[in-house]
Formats: sequence, structure tokens, C-alpha cells
Amino acid sequence: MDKYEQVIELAKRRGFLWNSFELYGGTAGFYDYGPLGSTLKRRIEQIWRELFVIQEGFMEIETPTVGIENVFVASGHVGGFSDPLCECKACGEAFRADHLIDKLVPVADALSNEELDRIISENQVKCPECEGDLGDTYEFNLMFKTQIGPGSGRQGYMRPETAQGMFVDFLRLARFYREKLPFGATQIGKSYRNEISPRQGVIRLREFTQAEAEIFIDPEDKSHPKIGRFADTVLNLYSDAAQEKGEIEKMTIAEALEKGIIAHEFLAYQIGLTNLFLQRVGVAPEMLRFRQHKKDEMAHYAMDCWDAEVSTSRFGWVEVVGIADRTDYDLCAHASVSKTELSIYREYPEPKMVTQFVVKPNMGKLGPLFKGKAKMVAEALKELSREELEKGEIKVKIDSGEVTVPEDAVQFAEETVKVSGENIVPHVVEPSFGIDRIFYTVLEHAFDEEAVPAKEDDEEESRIVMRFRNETAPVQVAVLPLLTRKELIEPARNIESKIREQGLLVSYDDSGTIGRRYRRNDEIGTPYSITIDYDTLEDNTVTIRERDSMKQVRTSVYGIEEVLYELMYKNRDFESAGVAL
RNA sequence: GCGGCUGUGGUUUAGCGGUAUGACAGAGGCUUCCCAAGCCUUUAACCCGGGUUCGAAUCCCGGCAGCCGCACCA
Repeated sequence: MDKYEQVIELAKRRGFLWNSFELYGGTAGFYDYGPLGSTLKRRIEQIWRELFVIQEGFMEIETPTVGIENVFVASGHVGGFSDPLCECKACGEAFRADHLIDKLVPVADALSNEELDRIISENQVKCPECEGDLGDTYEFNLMFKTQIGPGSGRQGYMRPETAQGMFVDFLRLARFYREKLPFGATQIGKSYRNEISPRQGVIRLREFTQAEAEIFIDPEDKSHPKIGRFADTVLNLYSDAAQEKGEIEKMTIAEALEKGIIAHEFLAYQIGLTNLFLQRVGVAPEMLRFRQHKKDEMAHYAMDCWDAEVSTSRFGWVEVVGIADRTDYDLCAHASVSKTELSIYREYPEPKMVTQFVVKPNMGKLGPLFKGKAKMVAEALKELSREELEKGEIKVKIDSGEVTVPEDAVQFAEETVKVSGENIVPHVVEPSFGIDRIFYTVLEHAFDEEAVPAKEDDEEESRIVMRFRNETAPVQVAVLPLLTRKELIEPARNIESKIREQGLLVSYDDSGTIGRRYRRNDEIGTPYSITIDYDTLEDNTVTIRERDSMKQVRTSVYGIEEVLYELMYKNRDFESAGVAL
């Protein structure tokens, strides 16, 4: 049994993760989060909110998980999020149809499936593996389709990322933030991709949770005022150059910026923040690296892109966060499809006097002369240079051919105008987190099996402990009466409710021997256990047992809920919680 | 989507033509018992659908799921 199997087996058994629809046989790519899983996931999301929403001030929004066609036409997902596949009838191997013929035609990826099939048959393209005949090309789009409204309602798609909802709201967001860059919005929610064959557990899901921030910044100023905060942070950097050499470099963020490895401060700050977040939820620092996209793998619109990758037992390095400078690509794409300018007006510190050559077509003259074509003529005139306009005979080309424009129908001059600002299209820095993958990593990195001395002789036995960080542990305190006796149950129940009222998630457990119960709570990562025994009845003291060290202290029941709260959230030293036993 | 292997209580296993073995876990009780194995009691399974057969967990076919390769991976 490898570690992955051990972790998944425990996760299933203890209520972290279950296969979805198991009752009906299950379906690949879907997982249920059980009681402890949901709680752990919420705690991870809550830490993300704390860092990105509260500390950074990027407010959370919520947009539909179903999107209309135009949104994904603009984002490129309708056209580009699918691949033409074609299978060999003999050996069953599947190929990208466009790749099979890209030597034969100039623009293979722009062809329709019918055209691809035609070219394949005309050129007698055979299976590269076995020379067998190829079947028909079919399109596999990774978006789930749905219908909006009844009958022939509008085509809808389940969103493949939460990002587009934030781009679409750009103008509203800009106004909300009083049109000052930088500003950002965040969203934590489900996204959907109809993966061809998802079979890596929670690493590749058809419905998954993303936490994304879209931060709109000044394209000409990508500095970050708080970069100093992470200047000395040492990262495991796996830059483009480092990948050539095959070795990860340890480097501070300041150094990476100085050497130009990370494109700019704003991106570097997000990398620092991501590093902080991942470690805070429980990713082991030595199992975390930041890998730069190589020039040829980077999306064409991105200028620099870094993935946070974590080391896993079975899948090796897995991407859990992508941090990209997407430039103005998304805003321009939506501007073009929606025919709406998506920009922000920025005033110059001082108005500028700008001298420019201005062409003013006289519409009063052009109108009667050219009728319906007048507008087209005017547009064409504006494109002409001073020389062309001064030639005496002014000719412009419009769709119906060349026309001659009388000199008095157009005026032109050098003009000096006052420009007090300009419309700029912000660039977007996007950190995008795969919460489910992070969730799995937290489980795997918390999982520990250690040998402990057994009760009898010198045998050793193994103890499974989930070493969750206090902040993420789903169950925070266990209350355990030493024996199932009425005189112990009652005070135990009282302590349970005091701790609950303090806001801690507490579980009461009186089933089985005390040792068994400790082990059970170790397996779900409960940081502290309170044991009520016969001494409690005498002197109102109880035992607090710490999960990681198995050490115990004796302390008073009075105020125990506050002691526990401080242990959980205020980094209180365990030894200070009572008298060591 | 293709090929190979697999599918038995919650987990893990034995059985491979006559309704199922064990372990661990779970529940209740006993117990002044603080680190899983004490005692008593107890819950609980043949992935789904067809076929062959007097009879199928077992054989055959199909589906679903898992693992491993191939392909895919904004």
C-alpha cells in the first residue's frame, strides 16, 4: 500500500472524501466531501479569505456557474477548449486530427472536422502507430454544455474557471473601487471541465473548487508597495533556466527580482503570498516549489507565469496554484466581443499639451456628394497623411472603388490640444488556486505513521497521526470520559458544552478504551483531548493531551475553554497549559 | 476514448458452480483502565444488468468503478 492509498483509505474511512454517487456505482471525476472533509476544506478556504480578501482587500464576488455563449467565445473556451480527436480503427489509438496533417496544410488547427477528414482521406493518412485506417474526426470540447430556458433556449456552458465572471464585471468593479488601480476581485467557487478520463482521485476532477483573484494593475507600473514584506522570503525556485539544468534553486524573492527571473514586483508579491498561504494551511515547505512556465508552454497572452507545485507520493510534482500575468488579453477579448470599451481613465499628474495632425471631414459637403457612402469616405479621409491631402486631388479607396473628394470637403491642421489623461486597459495578475488539490496535499503532508513503544515488553506498534496545523484541524478538541460511568459522563458533558460555547468544534467520545479513543482522534488529527477521570470529581482537574507529542498536562476545569482557545489560535505553549504529568 | 489487470461487510481478506472465511474498524454492556490490542454481546458484504444452469460471488456478455500504460490536460 503506497502513501496515496493509505491517505485515501483513511480519508474514506474517517469521512473526509467519498466517491460521489457510490450508491449507483459511482462516476469518475466526482468526489463528495464528508463531514470532516467539508470542515477541513472550509478551514482552508477561510485562511485564503483571511489573506486575500481581508489582508489584501480584494473583495469576494459571486457569479453564476452557468455562463452564456458569448462569455466563452470571448475567453476562447468555445473555440480553443476542445480538440479534434480521431481514432485508429485497427489499434484504437487516439490522435489529434490536426496534428496528423499539420505538415500537409498551412493552418491545420483552423480547419473544420469535415475538412480534416477530407484531407486525411485525400492524402491517405494512416495511423502513425500501426498504419491502420483512421475513423472520423470528432470534436471534444472540455466544457459541459447546457440549455438555458426551455425549447431552443440559449446555449449555456458550465464555467471552466471562475475568472471570466470577474472579467465580465470589470466596469462595475472599477466603479466600486472608485477607478483607482490596482484593485482586485476574488471568487471561491465551483468550476467544471468534462475531462476525458479523470483518474487521479481528487487531483483531476470534473467538478472542482477554485479560489481565484483577478488583480487589475497599471500596465506601466508593476511595482508593489509591500514587496519588502517578502523580500527575504526564500523560495524553491525552478525557473526556466533552472529547468534546463534540472535543479531547483533556493533564492530570496529580492534576488529573483534583481536577476530578472521573476518578471516584476507585483507578480513576485503574489508568489510570496501564495508561499505563505500554502505553508499556513500545512503544505510542507521542502515539498513546495515554484516552477516557471517555459517560453513555449506559456499561453500566448501571458508574459510570465509561475506554478506552485507540491510533491506528492504518487503523482510527483503537482500544480496546485498558477500565478500569471495575463496582460490585457482578457479585457481586450471581452471588449472586442461585447463591443464595449473596457478601460479605466487615468488622469496625468499634469495635463499634456499634445500637437497632432487632425483631419476634419466636412460632413455637410460629403453627405450630399456621397450619400450612404459618406461615412465610409470620412473614415478613409482620417487615415490620410498631410502629404496626401495636400496633393490637390484627394483620392480615397472605399469598398465600391476609388472616389475623388473635392478639396473643400475636408479640412486639416496641426492642432495643439490639452490632454489631461488617457484610457488605459489594465493588465491582470491572476493567482488561481486549485482547492481540491491543495486539500489532498494537506492530507498527504499531514499524514504520518510513527512507531511508538507498546505497552508490553519492547515491541513497537505504529500510530497513524494526521498532523494538521491547529488552524486547519477539522475537529479541534475531543472530550473523553475515562470510563463510561454516569459519574464521569455528566462532568464530561458539561466540559463539552463549555468548549462548544467558546466556538471550538468539539467531539465527545466515550466508546472503547481510552487508548483506542486517543488513536481514533490521532487519525482525524484532533490537536487536543480532554480526559475526565475520578480525580476530576475530587479536585476539578482534567488531563489535556497533545496530539503530536502525546504529552499530558493536568489543569483546572475552570477556564479550560479559554486555555484551549489560546492553544488553538494564540500559539500558547502547551507546557503552560497546566502541570506536566 | 483504447488496451491490460481488478471489483466480496466501513476497511482489508478467504472462497472460484450448492448464499460466504477471518482480521481490523463500528455499536451496546462490564470495568477507578490515560495511549489501539481485557471480557461478554452485537451490526454488517458477493459493483450493476442480462445470459448459461435445477442452482452463479464463482462461467459468458454488456455496463459502471478502480489501478497501470497510451492519448488528452485552458
